Amino acid sequence: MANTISYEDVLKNFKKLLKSNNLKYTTQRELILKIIYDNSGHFTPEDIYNLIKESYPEVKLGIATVYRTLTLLEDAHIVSSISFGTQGKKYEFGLKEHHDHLVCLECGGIEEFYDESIEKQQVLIAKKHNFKMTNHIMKITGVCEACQTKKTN
Amino acid sequence: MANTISYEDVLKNFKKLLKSNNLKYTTQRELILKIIYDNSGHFTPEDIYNLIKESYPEVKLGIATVYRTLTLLEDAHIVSSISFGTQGKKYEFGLKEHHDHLVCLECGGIEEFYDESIEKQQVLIAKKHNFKMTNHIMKITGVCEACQTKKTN
DNA sequence: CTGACTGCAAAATCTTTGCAAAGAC
DNA sequence: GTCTTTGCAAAGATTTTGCAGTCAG
Repeated sequence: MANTISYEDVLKNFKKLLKSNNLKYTTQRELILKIIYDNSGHFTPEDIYNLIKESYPEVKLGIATVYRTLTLLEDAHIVSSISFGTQGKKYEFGLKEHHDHLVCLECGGIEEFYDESIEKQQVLIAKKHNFKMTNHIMKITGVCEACQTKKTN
Repeated sequence: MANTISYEDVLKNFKKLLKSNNLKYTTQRELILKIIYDNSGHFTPEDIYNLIKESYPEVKLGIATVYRTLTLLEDAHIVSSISFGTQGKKYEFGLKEHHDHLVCLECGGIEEFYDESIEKQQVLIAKKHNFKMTNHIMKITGVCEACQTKKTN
């Protein structure tokens, strides 16, 4: 699903956010945001850590900083996460069109989809239960097309 | 949501399952199943451990056995789990009508709901993506009615 | 009896925290 | 300069595993 906002704008907003909260703009924070923006996929904290180590070996970075920054970015709704039971979470860039996920049990891959009628129905359900909805996730698990093909060969 | 199967039948199936897999029928396994069946709610492994310790103090039980048994029961689709990111999973009896969850961020409570049109739509989405669906979850997070009332007081 | 099961404690994961040194403004 | 941020290593939290004794069939 395409990003609906340019990196320049994301960065501008991020800097503004930092400033207004009396936080500093650091190389580590920029790189973590950039990696997530550029690679439009779903990453574990460790993935992000490794990607940065690989692409920017000259930058000092600890895994703790990745966790701290992801929390920061998630609180600001710049990234969002999807959890996998005991096996941790994956993060993706959050400022794109809302969507849900198809998660493949074989390869761990994630596809995205958006369905208008489901979105509408969720609002109705929350209303019916007098529930003040702040978020909702839908995850369909199964086997993706590629892995089905692989198996029959 | 009501259980659609009696405990006798559940137990009978469970024993059959154990036998056919060359597994033993033990007090611990029975109690874990029973606690989940009787208390129609959503429990962490620790909840279950504590409930049994409390109700059956004479039975020896280690937390590891709870985890092992829950895995066994989940593989057999007798219980199902819902995950909470870093904070682990909760388990519920699985052999009842399919349903989804409303999760309260304030009190951690869980309400259940079932919506026909969402179920149908999920099947269509999977088909559209050539995805072989084995399971699907929908979780609406927000604030439940009780907690909203509490706040305004 | 025999092999599966259990509790215990140790290990394994994943994530968070304390702290002294480094860096942003 | 001041105050936040960082990396490191240690601590937490949750779940899994190894093992010797115990128990079901």
